[in-house]
Amino acid sequence: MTLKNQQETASASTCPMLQFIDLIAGKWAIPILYRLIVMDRPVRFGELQRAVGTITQKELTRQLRAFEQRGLVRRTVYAEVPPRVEYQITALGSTLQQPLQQLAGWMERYGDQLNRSAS
Amino acid sequence: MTLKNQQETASASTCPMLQFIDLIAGKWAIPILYRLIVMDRPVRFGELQRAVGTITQKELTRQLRAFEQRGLVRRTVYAEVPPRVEYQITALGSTLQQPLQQLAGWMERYGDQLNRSAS
DNA sequence: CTGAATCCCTGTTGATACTG
DNA sequence: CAGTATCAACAGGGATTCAG
Repeated sequence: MTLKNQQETASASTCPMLQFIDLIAGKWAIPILYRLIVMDRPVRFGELQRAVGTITQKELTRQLRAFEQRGLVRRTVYAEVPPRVEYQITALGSTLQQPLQQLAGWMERYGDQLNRSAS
Repeated sequence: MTLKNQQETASASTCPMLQFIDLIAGKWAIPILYRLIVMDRPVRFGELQRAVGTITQKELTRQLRAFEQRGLVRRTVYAEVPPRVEYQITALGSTLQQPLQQLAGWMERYGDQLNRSAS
């Protein structure tokens, strides 16, 4: 399916794009997935938090749980002291690498042309 | 730049992905741009609202103004009665077609594998 | 001490009007 | 028709508290 040739035919609810939105909408979904894909190994909560940047614990927890439920991230809890929880991108989650890379590529090529006055 | 070979080196603030987030974060940015790219002609406010789906007037107005400021959308006001305002994707905005199509493509290929229990 | 849940606050987004 | 105003709901940040 191409973007053209859809015109008025495709209603909003049938558009796959809108399914995608629920996944990546929000401030932190993409950065988290991005880091997990790049790291590509089990990562502890604290390490991931530092890697992502300034995200709060609450928000990171919420997002990771959402990804886990959707099968994009695997969560492993170790019954240790101190407690250790590791997160790793799944095979399904890794397939997001290409699309996300395209987004980053667009920003590199055209980001300079964006008027930033609005920010 | 590839996603690999960055590892821990790229801080969150230097990542072009995070610049992109400000553009497309939120529930409606991508659907709106998507429709404008698909239509690829001047579109009236009401028509665009119907095309996007269930978006409210307030939100559509806000997003369109933001896109206009960034140079992704051109807004033309006609001093008529009834008032007519037309929106059209710019050349810069159209360059988003490929990345957005990638996102739609991913959803088509892998969307079925997502656990939807969370929604 | 790490991961996470809870309370409180703020800014954004949604719903439903109403105005030019 | 296009946009605004008002109010309600939610997302997200900061700090604190809790469990293991």
